Amino acid sequence: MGQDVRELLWGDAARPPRGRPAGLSREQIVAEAIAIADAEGLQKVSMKRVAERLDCGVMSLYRHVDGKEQLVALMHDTAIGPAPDLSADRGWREAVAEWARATRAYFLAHPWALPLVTEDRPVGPNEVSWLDQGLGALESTRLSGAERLAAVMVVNGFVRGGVQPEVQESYAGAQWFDFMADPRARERFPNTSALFADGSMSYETPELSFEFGLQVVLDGLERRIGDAA
Amino acid sequence: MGQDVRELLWGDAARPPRGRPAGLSREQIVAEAIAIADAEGLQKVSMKRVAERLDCGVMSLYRHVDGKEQLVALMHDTAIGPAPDLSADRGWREAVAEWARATRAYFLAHPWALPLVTEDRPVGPNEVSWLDQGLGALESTRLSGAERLAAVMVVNGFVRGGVQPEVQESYAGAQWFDFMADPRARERFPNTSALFADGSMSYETPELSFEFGLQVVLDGLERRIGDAA
DNA sequence: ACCTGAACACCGTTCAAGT
DNA sequence: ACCTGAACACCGTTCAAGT
Repeated sequence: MGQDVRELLWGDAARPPRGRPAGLSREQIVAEAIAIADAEGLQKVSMKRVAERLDCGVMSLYRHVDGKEQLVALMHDTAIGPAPDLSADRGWREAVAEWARATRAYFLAHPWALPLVTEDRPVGPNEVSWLDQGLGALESTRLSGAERLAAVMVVNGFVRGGVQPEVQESYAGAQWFDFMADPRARERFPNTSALFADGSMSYETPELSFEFGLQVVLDGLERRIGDAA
Repeated sequence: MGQDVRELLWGDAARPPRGRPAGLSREQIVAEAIAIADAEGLQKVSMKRVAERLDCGVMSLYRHVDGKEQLVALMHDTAIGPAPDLSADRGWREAVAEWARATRAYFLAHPWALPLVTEDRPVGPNEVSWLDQGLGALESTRLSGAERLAAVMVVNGFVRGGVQPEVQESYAGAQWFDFMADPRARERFPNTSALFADGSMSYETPELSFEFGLQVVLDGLERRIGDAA
């Protein structure tokens, strides 16, 4: 796998130099797969569907990608793209906030990526650039390396969790709360029931929820950073 | 789906009352599926494998579960079990911390559940009980309903993000960092490279990282709760 | 009536036959 | 040598045939 990952990272170096006019490229394959996932979801992405779109045999794809697993890894790394440059002089708090908002924007644009990032998978260069920029945003602080890493992971986890209800149809469509129709459920889950009754769970203001959570995380970091300084 | 979810929640009420000695039950099927996932991972759980284990025809399973999707939902809800009771008199901070640690313990015990919870899926009664207890842990505070919900989601997101490297083999086995072997990578990702060089990314002290992140989140909540009071 | 085997419509990938 | 169709070993689920 080590070799695979390196190839995926720095790719293209040794591409098959000769043969057909090369009607097919890895970039095309990945782009088509992303288009399918954006339109119909990740589980509709099959080698066959991608090949159909590109008017080629299924096995032709294997000339350019190792297999489905690598294709999916490439989809994510291509779709997320390189991280925004946060090195501008604006203080760690605003830099981290921008990082978090950009991450949220990615998942909103490509909801299929959300379950994907929780799986064990090879990491690509663009994803590493996000980690690197996240760490860079905390460079001006006195946090240790391990603390900076943990801090980036807290922010990352928060973003993923906060974005999930926004991209899930069953939540937006309120099927998630169907169980609350049952009076026994309302009795058994009084706290949830209260939230449901006062409209707190309607999730009509996702951005406000996101910003609330973000400020909580940033406040927590601020205190740690203050202690370290 | 509403009906399905309600049935999944309160189940068992109207079970087929007559017929064979009922050599098969939903509980058995779910238990066997969990056993397979624990031992070999979620993708090894197939209707066929479960049926083999139970010495029955594949289609016999469909008498007790709607299909694979419902089976997986039942696996999660069964494996996570009811939430611990946090109503004891110990203050919101320790209650939330306990909630977070118990959630982490679940994912460590059943790593296959981590990618699963990020998917759009019907929610079961045990999972709702965790939400309910999480909200209950914040009952003594002056946070609004929407704020409490957002707070639980911040903690939940943090736990999932923090636990992910702990349960991922490629991270524990260090393949995750293979790309750092390339000098071009070290140049391109200086912050990540520095962490790698000083050993911060070895992830040999996962519990310390978890506790650091948890305290960050709790500190952030404390400030919000103080503001609200 | 209950149960379940055969058949179907999909997967991703191996392998050997094509050019 | 490059490319790719046929074949394989799986999926989950429908449907109709069994008891």
